[in-house]
Amino acid sequence: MNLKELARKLDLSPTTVSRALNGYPEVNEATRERVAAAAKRYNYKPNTRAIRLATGRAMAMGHVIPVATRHEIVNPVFADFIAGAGEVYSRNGYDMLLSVVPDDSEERAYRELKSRGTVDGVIVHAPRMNDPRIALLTEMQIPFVVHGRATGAAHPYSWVDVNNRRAFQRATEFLLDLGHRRIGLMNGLEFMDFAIRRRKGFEEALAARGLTPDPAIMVSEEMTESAGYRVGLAMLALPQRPTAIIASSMIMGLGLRRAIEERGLRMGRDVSVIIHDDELSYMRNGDDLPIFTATRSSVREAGRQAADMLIGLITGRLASPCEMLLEAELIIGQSTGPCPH
Amino acid sequence: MNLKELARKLDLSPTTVSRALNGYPEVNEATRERVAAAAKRYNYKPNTRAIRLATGRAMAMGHVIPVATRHEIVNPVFADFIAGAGEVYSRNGYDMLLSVVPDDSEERAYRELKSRGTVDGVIVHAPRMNDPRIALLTEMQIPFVVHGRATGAAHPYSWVDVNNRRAFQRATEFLLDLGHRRIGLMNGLEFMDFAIRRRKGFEEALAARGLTPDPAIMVSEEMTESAGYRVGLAMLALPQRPTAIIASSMIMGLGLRRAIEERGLRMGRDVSVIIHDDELSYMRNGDDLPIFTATRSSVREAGRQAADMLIGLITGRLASPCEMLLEAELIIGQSTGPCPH
DNA sequence: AATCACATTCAAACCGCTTTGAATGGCTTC
DNA sequence: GAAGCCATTCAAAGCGGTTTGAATGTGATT
Repeated sequence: MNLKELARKLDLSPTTVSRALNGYPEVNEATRERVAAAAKRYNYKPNTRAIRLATGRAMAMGHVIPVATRHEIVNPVFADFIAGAGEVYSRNGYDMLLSVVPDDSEERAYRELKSRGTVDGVIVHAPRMNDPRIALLTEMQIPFVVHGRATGAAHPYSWVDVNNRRAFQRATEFLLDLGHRRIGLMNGLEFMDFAIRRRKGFEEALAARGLTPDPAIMVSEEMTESAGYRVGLAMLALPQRPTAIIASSMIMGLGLRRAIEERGLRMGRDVSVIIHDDELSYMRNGDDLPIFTATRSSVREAGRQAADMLIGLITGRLASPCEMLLEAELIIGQSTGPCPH
Repeated sequence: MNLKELARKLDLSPTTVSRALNGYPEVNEATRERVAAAAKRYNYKPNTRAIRLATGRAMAMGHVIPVATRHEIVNPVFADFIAGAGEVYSRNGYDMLLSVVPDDSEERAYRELKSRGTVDGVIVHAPRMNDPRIALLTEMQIPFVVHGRATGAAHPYSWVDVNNRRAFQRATEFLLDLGHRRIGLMNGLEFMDFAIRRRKGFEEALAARGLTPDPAIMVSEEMTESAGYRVGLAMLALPQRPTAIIASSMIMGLGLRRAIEERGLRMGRDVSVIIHDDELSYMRNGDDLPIFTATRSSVREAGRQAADMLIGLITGRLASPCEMLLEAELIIGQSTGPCPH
């Protein structure tokens, strides 16, 4: 069932039927209702391909996922972010297009999306410092929103980010208030923008109390269970071991907890731990009450916001450099306690 | 730059240019080269929207992700599967379309994909027993491939799956060979098809040695760290505790390990553990040598195979009920050892 | 020299929708 | 009663490709 057929059944021109369905004002209300009824009855759904060609809009948003040829790492927060963004796209009639490309041909992927007109806009994932994609997309005039920020970008750009600095600052302050003075930082790899900001927040909180961070207990590593374990063991083996540690992810925290327990210590009593919790759906921080004290911020919600912003930019509802800073919540769990004397 | 323009520059008709670029035989070789050169020079990329309308093919594959309104669970293997499938799509000129929908309107989502013609085929994720989607898609005549199988499906259908039964059978045999007799099973929720098969493999291996499975040490739970921990603790607290446990996922295994260590036992010596390892990129089973003995099978590879199969079905390279059973590898790690006397 | 087969090329229709610009007809207004 | 206005409706021209069926030119065949 297509427009022409439907029009014939209704004894109307395709023009009028199209307008009736798209809410144009110059259609008689009675006619509009007749059309709507027929459309429902014959289960008419306008062909997406035709709409796209006619309007010149793709009604789709792109997410380019670079797959490192070496590391093969798929960002673990990715699935949840996508789920959030996808919800919003669906609600607004947009499709979500994923483009998985080797990371050395990311630029080509964007150029193709543009020249073939497959998408109306894109979301940039996992920005790094001085991320080249921002200049590229700006120059190509593809509307885009960055999930996170890219320190050192020359052009203004739109983004949705968690206040990582503030989150880690608060976490650190919380530990300081509990009396901790030797606090360790188990950060993600510091070419990622968010890791840099977290470190900054951590250092600022210490500095505000006149403390200087000790490089021996500040580590930047891949955010895996085994790295958490390894680094945890190392920190706890120091002559002056930290009484509290902040870890950059739930999964790192699990490794850290293992290290703590293996050394015969108890988390929350002997060593306090705060993690950052992205609220990944397959990795919950406890079912009812949280296992870890955490700075919590939903990646899925960030996905929703980013998608909404992108749609806003494209439809003109929002003006171009559009920024949204989400604050993380500090959740008190069982992994923190006062500094043991 | 579009076809008409390019044709004008070449002093050819759009017909010939189109054919030259699409490799039709009735084009003079010299002309073809001239066209190819011009296309490259002017960076001509045919407009996807136009191709789609003209050919009636969407050149896109759909993945419908139901988002449970209550549980909000995004399948953790999803990201890696997608990465694998996406690679293959890209290589073959297909787009990957993700549709995130509330799980009560999944059927509607499929119907829309069909009637709007947005995709040429779909991949069905996480099949359950008697999964209704198989009948639905068959009836709707949408080409599809299931990742996994759905016991009890009335129609034949195409699928790519890991031999879960065989994997768990082998894992169980391996433990039996090590002398274990009380073996626990920490399974996923048994409305998922793969969980049912795993249980079957486990029971068959026991039965083959004349052992009857003890329901007290066979648990079906969500595959989370905390479930692994909780169930682990419970099993180990039994008067006749198991000397070995098979866990359905890496993440469950982490929880189990924690339980073991918390009870002052050592994994691999006091309690042997085998997990199933999907080789998720953000959750590796050890960097160099594996932490857990595991039945290993790459979800990403399954994604590649499924995508390739779907393309094959659509292009006619493959005939319809097409099946592919991937065997899991048994990886020996440090988590298993002989049964303590 | 006429006929034919073959290799190339092209004009035009088509895919299914949107959108422009014109047409229709009823109702006011002068 | 003519002119003007407004509310509706429509025919036709896109959008940018693919594809059908016809046209053209060439050399071989008779």
